[in-house]
Formats: sequence, C-alpha cells, structure tokens
Amino acid sequence: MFLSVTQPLDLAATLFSGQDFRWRHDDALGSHGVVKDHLVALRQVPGGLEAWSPGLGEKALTSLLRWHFRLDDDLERIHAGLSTDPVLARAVQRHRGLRLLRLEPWPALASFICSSHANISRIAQMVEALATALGRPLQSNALVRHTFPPPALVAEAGEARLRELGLGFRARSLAAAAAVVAGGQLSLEALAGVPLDEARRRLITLPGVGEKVADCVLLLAYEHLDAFPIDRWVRRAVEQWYRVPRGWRYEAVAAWAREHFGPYCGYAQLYIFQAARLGPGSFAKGAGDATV
DNA sequence: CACCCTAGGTTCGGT
DNA sequence: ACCGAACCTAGGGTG
Repeated sequence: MFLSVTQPLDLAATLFSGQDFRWRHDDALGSHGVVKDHLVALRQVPGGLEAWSPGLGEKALTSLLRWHFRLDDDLERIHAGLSTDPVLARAVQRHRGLRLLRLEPWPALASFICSSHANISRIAQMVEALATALGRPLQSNALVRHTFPPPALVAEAGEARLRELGLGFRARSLAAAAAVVAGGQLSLEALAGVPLDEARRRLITLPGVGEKVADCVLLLAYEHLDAFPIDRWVRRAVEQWYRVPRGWRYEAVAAWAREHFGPYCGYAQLYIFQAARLGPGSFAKGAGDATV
C-alpha cells in the first residue's frame, strides 16, 4: 500500500540512526524490519512510503507506521523551535527528515542494555541473534524475521545462552534485568506516565542500566521528549560546539541541555548525535577529509 | 597474518 | 561522592 507522508521523512537516515536495531536493508525488498511483532517492508517513494506487511490491513498498517515514525509530531514546528540555536539549525537543515522513532519498552530496554561499549552494527547483530534464537518466526515467502523475545524467555535463556549468542559481558546484565521484569519486581507498563526523574530512578535499579541507557528508553519508549541521552558522541559534541566544560557530570550536562534546548531536547540530541557521527566537522575517523 | 585498538556504558573497587 | 579500570567480541587499522 501507499502511505502519504507530508511530514519531513528521510527513511534510510531514520531507520539506521541507532534508535531501532531491527531494520535491515535489502536491494530487492527495500528495508524490512519488525515492529510490534509485525514484519514490515518499506520503500521511500515520492510523497510518502510504499509499505507492506503480511496479515495487516491498510488501516492497521497505517496506524502502526504513524506510531513507529511519530508522524503526529509536527516536525516542522519542532525544527523551527530548535533552529533558534545556530549550531542546531545547521544540523537540522542537514539532517532534515531524520525522525525520532517510537519503540516498545521491553525491546528498547533490552537493545540498549546490549548497546554498552558497542557500535551500531554490533548492537544490531546482538539484537538479531536474540530474536533469531528466542523469538517467534515471522515468515513471508523467502523472508524470515523474528519477533523480539519477551522478558520471560530471555530470563529463561540465562546468561550462558546469551553469551553463546554473542552478547559478551552484557549477557549477565540482560539475563538479570529480564528476570526482574519477568518476575514483576519492576513493571514496564506501570512506568508509563511516570515523571522523568522517578521513571529514571526505577529503570536504573536494573542491572546493566545506567543513566544513558535509561534516558534512551525514556526518550524512545516512554514519550519523554525532554530526556537527553548523553553518549560519548553527544558529550564530545556539546563540549566542542557549545563549550560545555569537560568533566561535567552526566546530570549536569543533561540539565544544561534541557535549559538550553527546551522541552524537545530529545530531538535536539538526535540531530546532535547524527551530526557528530556524520559530519561535517564530524569526530568520526576519516570523515573530515571526505566531507569538508 | 598476527597484533592492537576501539566501539552509543556499567559496575566495582579504591580514594 | 569522585575517578579509574575491567569487561566480551567483532571489525577495521597497522606492522
């Protein structure tokens, strides 16, 4: 089916920007991924998206995509608000169409526990291994993808099995966090609507979840657009571009960001992250000579 | 081809 | 409270 999209949308940039790790590119099929246990294939075409999902009607697929791509966010207005800052204005202009994604809490939490000390392709590899080994197959013709396994199954798999799947030292944390969630000691459902600080405190009680991972989950899965996850890219960027002092604690930088960028600082983080990785002026190895 | 280093962080042990 | 190091492993860079 064709889905008309009038909002700015750069599909490839959005899908592979390290928010969701379930999307893969395929020359023949376009991009395919798994959203809320549905296999979805997408291709960007003039005026919108060509979308396809086995077993989903047009109405259901439309609402699934509006949900995932946050098509109800008025991106133009958010851009305008952020563009009062000249540094951000340039990043927004360059990466126009890069959108925040909306994710389910558990897959997001598990993915970002895996993100520790790994790059995007490595994270995607771990997440895919989890799904392939423990998830339910979703098949259509030659294409097979898998649902993301629920907490109980990940807990049941245990540390040793997760290590076999290539998670390394993250296996212990993920198995333990899954057990806490599966056992009901921490309800991810009950976190919805909880204020940022309190939700953050609760998430951080989970093994493998620190400030950065908690903020990623809150931003992407709990509608906290004022969360500002700070990884090494973002920290380096704000230190260099905004003269934020080196050595500021995480929470000090986050407070500065909320003050400086306002209630949509989560979107600001997205563009800063992308600009830091992809330049110009990127800190990425070798990016400087290619793009400047 | 062997070796070194880093990658979207968290945790643990020592001041 | 505040640093510093270790932690698995894949992948790219260097000798």
